[in-house]
Amino acid sequence: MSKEAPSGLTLCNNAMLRRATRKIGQYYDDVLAPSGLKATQQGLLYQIHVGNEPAMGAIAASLIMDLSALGHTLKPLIRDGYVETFADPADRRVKRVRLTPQGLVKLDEVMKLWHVAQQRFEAVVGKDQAANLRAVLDDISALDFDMPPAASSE
Amino acid sequence: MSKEAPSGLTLCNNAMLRRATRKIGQYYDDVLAPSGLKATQQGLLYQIHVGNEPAMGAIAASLIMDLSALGHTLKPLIRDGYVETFADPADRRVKRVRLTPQGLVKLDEVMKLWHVAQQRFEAVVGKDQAANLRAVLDDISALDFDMPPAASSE
DNA sequence: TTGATTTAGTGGTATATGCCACTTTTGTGA
DNA sequence: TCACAAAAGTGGCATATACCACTAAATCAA
Repeated sequence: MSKEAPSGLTLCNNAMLRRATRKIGQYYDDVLAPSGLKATQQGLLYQIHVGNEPAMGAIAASLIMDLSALGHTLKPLIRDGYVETFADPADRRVKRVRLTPQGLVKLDEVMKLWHVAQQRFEAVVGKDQAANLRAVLDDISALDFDMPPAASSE
Repeated sequence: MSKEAPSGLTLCNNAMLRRATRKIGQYYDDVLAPSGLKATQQGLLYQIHVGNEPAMGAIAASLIMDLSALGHTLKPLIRDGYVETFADPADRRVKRVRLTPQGLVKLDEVMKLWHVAQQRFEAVVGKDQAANLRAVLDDISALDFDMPPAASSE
């Protein structure tokens, strides 16, 4: 090797993933900024919208997100009147989520900005490259890293 | 090409990136758990270690992380005695960072676990696929999404 | 030398996310 | 039916991460 990696950083799958996520997240956030929403919030609103009054657990599962994390993330959106929740009549443990009319309007607004961000991203990265990236990410998101606890003695 | 949204979610580069990061982050965190460190902290310790008493700004830049975010992230590591900072004698604005002896020991410990996580990841994903993923992530991390304020129509 | 500007960090505030303990509902088996 | 286990969320706490306003130090300009 003629060059030494400035840091072994590029060797860690997790670190690279995080770094790229920060980078892209900042970019999408930037573009969505005029809406007052973060990219995470836009994604969440969208997810709720396409779901059929999804239960919290269902949303968390599809986003591979901790249920409690979802609850926390939802709070600002509820506070701002974009989202509301209600107990499933058939099972009171289940809490379902839906957009408010105001939330629908906001989603519409932010999706326009999202399209801009998305298009510009694909213009820079290349449509194929982007599609390929998403496919790979989807793959690894679906993987099972089930493992015997490292040094557990049982 | 305007049809039904597949999973919807799988179309957004940012959302997919985040989702995969949550997934992989949880996996690496799991494996590193016995050390008491999160994967982000392991990465940060490593970064500090391989750098030559790097300045905060240098670390932030190489991790594509906000400087203030780095400062916040560093606090638990300083509190726990793994890392210490000192002003650059040549430029007092600059704060440099280094591992303490205790931090070195801890890094050694956590890196062993990291190797386990990394190897298992590559075993599941495939070495080539993993390397390719990292390369793509490195690429997009280096991109310039310079955006002309939404002026030109599209 | 002095005042304006730039550079490097800090602190506050807010969202993003995870884990754990705990509560409420359901579902189950004796 | 009743005690117990399982399922779905909530709240608290901790870290991750960003932006903004502000401070301190170094630079530049006149």
